[in-house]
Parts: sequence; structure tokens; C-alpha cells
Amino acid sequence: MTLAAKKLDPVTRSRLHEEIVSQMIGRIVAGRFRPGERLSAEREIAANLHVNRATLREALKKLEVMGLVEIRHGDGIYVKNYLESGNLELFKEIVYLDEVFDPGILADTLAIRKILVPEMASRAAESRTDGQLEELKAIAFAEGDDDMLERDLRVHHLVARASGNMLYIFILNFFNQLFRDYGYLYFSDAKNRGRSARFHRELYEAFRAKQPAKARKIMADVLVYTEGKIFAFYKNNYGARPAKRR
Amino acid sequence: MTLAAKKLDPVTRSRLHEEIVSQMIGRIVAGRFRPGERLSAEREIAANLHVNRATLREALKKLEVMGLVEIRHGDGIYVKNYLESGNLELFKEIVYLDEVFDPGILADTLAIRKILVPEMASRAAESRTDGQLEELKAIAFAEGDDDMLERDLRVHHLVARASGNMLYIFILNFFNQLFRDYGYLYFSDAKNRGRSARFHRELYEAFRAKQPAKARKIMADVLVYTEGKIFAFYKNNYGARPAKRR
DNA sequence: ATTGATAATTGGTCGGACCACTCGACCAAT
DNA sequence: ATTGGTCGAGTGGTCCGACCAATTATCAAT
Repeated sequence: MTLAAKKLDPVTRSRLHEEIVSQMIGRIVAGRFRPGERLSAEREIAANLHVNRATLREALKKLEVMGLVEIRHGDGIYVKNYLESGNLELFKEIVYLDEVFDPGILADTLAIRKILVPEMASRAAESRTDGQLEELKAIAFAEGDDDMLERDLRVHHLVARASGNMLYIFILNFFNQLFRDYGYLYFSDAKNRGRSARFHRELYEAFRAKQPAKARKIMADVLVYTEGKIFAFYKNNYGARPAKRR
Repeated sequence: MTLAAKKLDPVTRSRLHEEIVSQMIGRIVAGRFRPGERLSAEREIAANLHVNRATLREALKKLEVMGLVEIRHGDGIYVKNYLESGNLELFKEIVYLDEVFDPGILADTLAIRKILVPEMASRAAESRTDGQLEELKAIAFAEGDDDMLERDLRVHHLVARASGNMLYIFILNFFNQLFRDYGYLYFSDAKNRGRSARFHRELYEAFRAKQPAKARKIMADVLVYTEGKIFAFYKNNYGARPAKRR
């Protein structure tokens, strides 16, 4: 099965305006609409799509939040350069456009992750509160190795809160949303679950003793490990190591 | 009738559904709605707000993209934990909720920036194409020091493209959107404009010679400089150095 | 050529209607 | 008592037609 097979929502694909959103994102990203170009009037677009104008407008509101279009009252709807104004929500949509997570984009995501996460773990180890330490302990030393995905996401979220950096919490949400969809593959391997459990306990130690450098290294190591596993998965299933396309 | 109060102030008046968005964000972030809590029915909320249901729905669609609410067909609308599902678009809205950019959040943003941007500049210096080098040259050696804000944003965007990391482009968009709103303060000082011009030229040199370490240091230095200026601005205008609240 | 009023175009909001889905109450079969 | 199915109330999703509000194009008056 493909990576995306799991991601498909449980038979709930009914919302019409979301289909419009996906379709328009696809067209704009594919270059069928150029930046600065003015779209047809809402009434006309709605007629072309055979949907009601209210439905189209709901789709347009979502596209507006994603930074893909600019809507000017009394004027019209203009396509924005998504490379300059698109946000992570759009990025996520682009990732999901294709059936398979694009290897290049996956590699990009892991690269950013390796830069940011260890550094924030370091700061978190320094500024964590005693309550956060107890939280981490409860997760790290819980019985069994089930729900390891959810447990891992909680650890990362705890690190984010302990770091005290509000922005990092929101950036982490982006990573976690991706891994909530694709991470089950990684955690289906008992060996990987064990690796994460060890990671949680080691991180707890670093947090307890307030050792930033140690926390950074622990986090960096586990990210390198998971990255290797993910790349290996791609190699086995798609015959090539992730590389940039385009 | 409904809009009577608003019509008195047509200058400040924005789109109705956007006011609903801001209002609901404020309420949820302030804790008036708890995560998991179910909101009233659309028809009821619309009646309470004295707006049409279609208008409310447009607001809800935006809130949904921001990760603030979950809408379930046939069931209801549920408040999500924005600390777990909120995205950068929501973060930006929170920043803009207060009149003044919250100093703590500002410091958080600059901290992440200092971690990520120099590293990406390093990679960009390595993998830049000749065309991108020429682009940078054109910006760095342009005449005059006007539009330095726009010029600086373009440099950063160029670095992002040269880094080859698609995700970084979208993360940078977040930073740039903030600085497009607040950066004019920084660039109103001729000394700062000169500092940026020098930064552009130095970066060009590092790109030309493909010196990653040099590019990283140049970027790190200019970020430290700008951060100091921004903090100083806050100290002068609000009497205190940015510090975490909460 | 400039100005100012006017019309045309377009997005924003409105009110009401019906469709599609969810959930819980109820009932029948086991 | 449990299971499974039916059905109705409630809720979000979509549709329709209308009017309000902002922008732009047009053109007459100066």
C-alpha cells in the first residue's frame, strides 16, 4: 500500500468546497494561473464549477488564509505568488496533493527539523519546570510500547512548551500533523518503538539534570536515526533515495 | 440594522466575517472556550452575533484552516486546543490581536530566526546557482538606499530559494510577512539601511566564492545587530526590554 | 485636460429553503 | 439483557435569489 493510503479520511470526502480548494491549489501550483493574474468573477467561476456561489466563497476564504489569493472588494480576485505568500498550511496541502509524500519535500522537512528541534531541546532542558519534568517522566516510563506515536508527539510538544518559545510550539504543530499521518509506518516496527522509548528516558535524564548539551545530542541522534529509517523505507518502496525533483 | 454601528466608522471597518474571526480567536485564546468544547449550532451563533449564517460560515472556514475549530457534518463545531493544532497563520493573528507586538512573542520569533536563517544561508551559499548569484548581485549593488525593506526581503527570499529547501521558503514567508508590517521602523534609520546594504554585499561575496561558513557568520551577525536594534526600540518606547509574559 | 457625477462590475451580506449526515431514542428480534 | 435496525430531531453543507458596498470605467460639464 502507498504511504497515502492511510491518510485518506474515513469516507468523509463529501465537502464540496474542499474539493474546490484542492483543485484550485493544484491549478495555481501547476502554473495554470500566474501570480498577479485576475480570476473571473465569483459568479462566473461558480457557474463554471457548477456550484453555488456561497460554496465557492467558502473555498475562496480558505485559499485566502493559505495566502494563495487576494480578494478585493469591488475589484476582483487576484492570484498571489505562493512562493512569496504561501504559508505552512498551503505547504501541507501541496504535500497531500500527490498520492505519495514527495521525497524531496520530505527530505526538506527533515532537514529543517534537524536544525531546529535539537536546539530547542537544549533550551528546554535548561528552562523546564519541575512540573514539566514530571510530565516527561510519566510519558517516558509508562508501561508497554503501544501508542508510541502519540507518546512521541506528546514528548515533542512537552519539549516545545518547556522551551518557553511560543513560536516553536506552532512550528512543531506542523511537524506533528505530518507525522500523525505518516508516523504509524515508523512505529509499526517494534525496534523503532524501543528506540523511541529509550530516547524518551534519556531525554528525561537530561531534563532532570538540566543538561542542555546532552539534550541536544540525544535529540539530534534520534532524528538522524528516524531520518535513516524513513529514507530506507522510501528506497525499499520506491527504488530511489529521496531526491529533489522539479 | 445589523451594521448600523459599523457604518459610523467606515474607515476602520473590515469585512464582517473577519471581525468574527478576530473575535472568536480572542475568545478561544483567552480561554472562554475550552478545548473539546462544542459550540452552539451555526444558526444560533449567527443569531447571537446578528449576522447571516453564510457570513458566519465564512468565518468558520477560516478558523478551521487555522486549526482552531473542527467542524463535523451532522454533529457540531468543536473547539480544538490551539496549542496543539494551531498553525502559523493563527500565531500571526494572535500577534496582531494586541495593538503592540507582544515583546515575548517578538523575542521568540527572533530566537527561532537566529537558529534557522544562518544555517540556511550557509547551505544556500553552497548550492546557489549562477543565476541566483546574479540576482543577488543586482539587488546588493543597486543604486541608492531607498526601498531597503523590500530589497532585504528579496535577499532573504533569494537565500531561501538558493538553499533548495522548499519548506524553508514557506517558513521564511512567515517571517517576511511580519517584517513587512513592522520593518519600516527599522529601515527608517539611515544607519540601519547602510548596515543592510553592507550585509547584502558581504553575502554576495560569500555566495560568489561559495563559502558556507562565511555566509552563516554574515547572516548571524546581521541578525544579532537587528535584534539589538529592535530590543532597543522597545526599551525606548515601552520602558522595558522584551521579556516573556505568561 | 481636469473634475465630478453616473453606470457597470464585483465582492460582501442577507434570508430562506432544502439536502446530507450524525446521534440518540425507540422498538423488535434474539 | 443484548443486539440490531428504524426513525426522527438536530446540525452542518449546499443552493437560490436578492440587495448592499466598494471599485472601476465611462462620459458629460467645466
